[in-house]
Amino acid sequence: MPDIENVSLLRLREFLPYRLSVLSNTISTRIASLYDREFGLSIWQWRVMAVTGDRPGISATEIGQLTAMDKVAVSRAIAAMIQMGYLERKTSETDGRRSQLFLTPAGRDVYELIVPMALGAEQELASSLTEDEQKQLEHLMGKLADAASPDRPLW
Amino acid sequence: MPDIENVSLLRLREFLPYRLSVLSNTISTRIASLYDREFGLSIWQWRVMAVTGDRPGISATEIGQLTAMDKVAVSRAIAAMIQMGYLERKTSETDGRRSQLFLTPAGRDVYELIVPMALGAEQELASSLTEDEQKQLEHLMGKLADAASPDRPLW
DNA sequence: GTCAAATAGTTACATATGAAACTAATAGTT
DNA sequence: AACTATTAGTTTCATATGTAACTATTTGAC
Repeated sequence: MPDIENVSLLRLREFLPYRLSVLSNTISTRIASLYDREFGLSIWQWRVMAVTGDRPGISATEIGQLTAMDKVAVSRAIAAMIQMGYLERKTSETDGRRSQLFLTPAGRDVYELIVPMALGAEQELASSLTEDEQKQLEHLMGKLADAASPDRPLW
Repeated sequence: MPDIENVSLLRLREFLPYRLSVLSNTISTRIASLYDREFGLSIWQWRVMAVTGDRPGISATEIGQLTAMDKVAVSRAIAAMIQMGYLERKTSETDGRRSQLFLTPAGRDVYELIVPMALGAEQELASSLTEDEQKQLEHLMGKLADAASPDRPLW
């Protein structure tokens, strides 16, 4: 009794999770090379800089929540950036476990340069889409994020 | 002369490359846990299986091209899957450098199980979108992929 | 106040990953 | 045929990353 001939219905290159992953990696890698080349920052360090510039005094845990990084990655990025002279850490007066993070003047300088650069890159990317398409994308990503959210029933 | 107050224009959480990355990672991690839990396959191994099942006799280099993996990752995934008894390698008769890869019967068995599972997961994901939205997504990803393609002028 | 449990963050260890060097085979040039 | 350049794939090494264990501090129950 021969097996039914397997006609593959799965073409990896059309597989949504795969395509999303390739797309996202392409974009991330491209942008990361900017930060790295110009300022020697990794993508994680850039994320830490982005939120710390926006919220001086933020704690490591909060950075993790805002950037979707785990606490080890946050801790390492912070350590490196203190080394580089871009970040400063104080211990919270009301809670000795908590650290409060601030950009140093040098860090602030980089921040002021990097933000327009990041926005420019995003612009460049987004401008390949029409206004309408940008709104669509917004909407679709929201729906997919919901559907994939970890607190939904298992697939 | 005080600095101009910096009103941050960058909200990381609204930053497109960041959002794409988080979304893609969420989905990948979720799916990877399926393959891993059920069959002990990593995401790379699953990709190798997907294309080898579809094109028996494929070479490592071709796998790399079809899966957007670099040759080291392909080599390692293949080695592991041969170990596991899922893959078989022959040396091409016409080119001694080239290997030809085939799923073993055991590998084929897993393939037959994993493909419907993968398609199911994608279904689940895609079904959070309407038909129309799915087409939009298709279209938007294509445009973004073009815009981010590495052989375009640097940002 | 004392002690167990929770929280913030770091360190240690084991594994994953990428770049570059390497091996083996083929192709192309003379 | 001999020699160089190219290609397929593997190995090595240095770095990145995640999990779990750990330290320090605070919170809450008693």
